Amino acid sequence: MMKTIDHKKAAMDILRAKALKVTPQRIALITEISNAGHISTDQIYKKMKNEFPSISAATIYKIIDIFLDKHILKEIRITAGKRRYELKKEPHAHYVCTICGQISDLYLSSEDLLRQIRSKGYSPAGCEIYFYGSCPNCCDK
Amino acid sequence: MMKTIDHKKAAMDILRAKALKVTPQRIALITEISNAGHISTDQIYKKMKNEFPSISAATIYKIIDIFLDKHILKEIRITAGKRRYELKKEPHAHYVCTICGQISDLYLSSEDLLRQIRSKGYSPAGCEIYFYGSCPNCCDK
DNA sequence: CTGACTGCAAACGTTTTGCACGGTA
DNA sequence: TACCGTGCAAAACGTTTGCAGTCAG
Repeated sequence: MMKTIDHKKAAMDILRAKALKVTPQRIALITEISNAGHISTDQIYKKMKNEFPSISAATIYKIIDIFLDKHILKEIRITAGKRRYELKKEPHAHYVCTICGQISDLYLSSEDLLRQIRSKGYSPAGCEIYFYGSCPNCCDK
Repeated sequence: MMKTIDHKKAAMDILRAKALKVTPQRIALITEISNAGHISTDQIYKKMKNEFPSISAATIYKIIDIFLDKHILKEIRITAGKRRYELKKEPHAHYVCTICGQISDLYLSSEDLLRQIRSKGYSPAGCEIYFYGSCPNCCDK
């Protein structure tokens, strides 16, 4: 119980910090993404349907757009078809298991890469790194 | 003129090497992607409309699917909305200029990254790296 | 000659838009 | 109360599919 309240409070804090209106739908969206990690729009829709049977997909897209603008969410592009989102946190790479489909966060140092690219005259503001392969779990089997 | 013939011949060689049927549409698609570098499906469609006014978008999607299967093309996911493709070549990173939109190929050594990720128990088969920022051209202005 | 490729049209899934209503600040 | 957020419906995209005619091998 306490946990649920904590999550709700955390979501409200995120919204207030960005001067956004606090609505149940927005709290729920943050909560779902926070729980699921890397979640696609239709997964979000299905999950939120449980709590808000009358919710519209349009609402979800609108909230996502606002959250992307305000840098609350980050879009991850592991597959061409489906967009996925995660709460913005420390920069990290993603490992996509091509067997079970699970996505893991990898905290790697990209200092070496940045050094290489700066020496070529580029000054990147952002970086996205995706790895593909079988994860330790799937390798064991 | 000689150049055009060379391009055409190169495209035919690619198709024959993969035991695919050689059609004018496929040759043109390879040529366009080869010329444009990183091109989106609708750009391909518009360009090919010039040469083949009656071409169907479905044909382009079908050819792209086959080429992806045969590893002639590589899909690049720099934006969520539009899919882009490039001819497959040496592994490399992409730099996307957030000002002019130009995409550059960067040949970097990712040995250091791979070492880090292997030490965590992962064995990636593939890797995609995207950088975002202003390119040297746009910085100068 | 035969199977594969193309073009067409329709279907499909996802995302966007406009409007009226309802809720937050 | 005033404005912003939501839900609904329709439209706009991008992509996929099935079919019939055509072409490359």
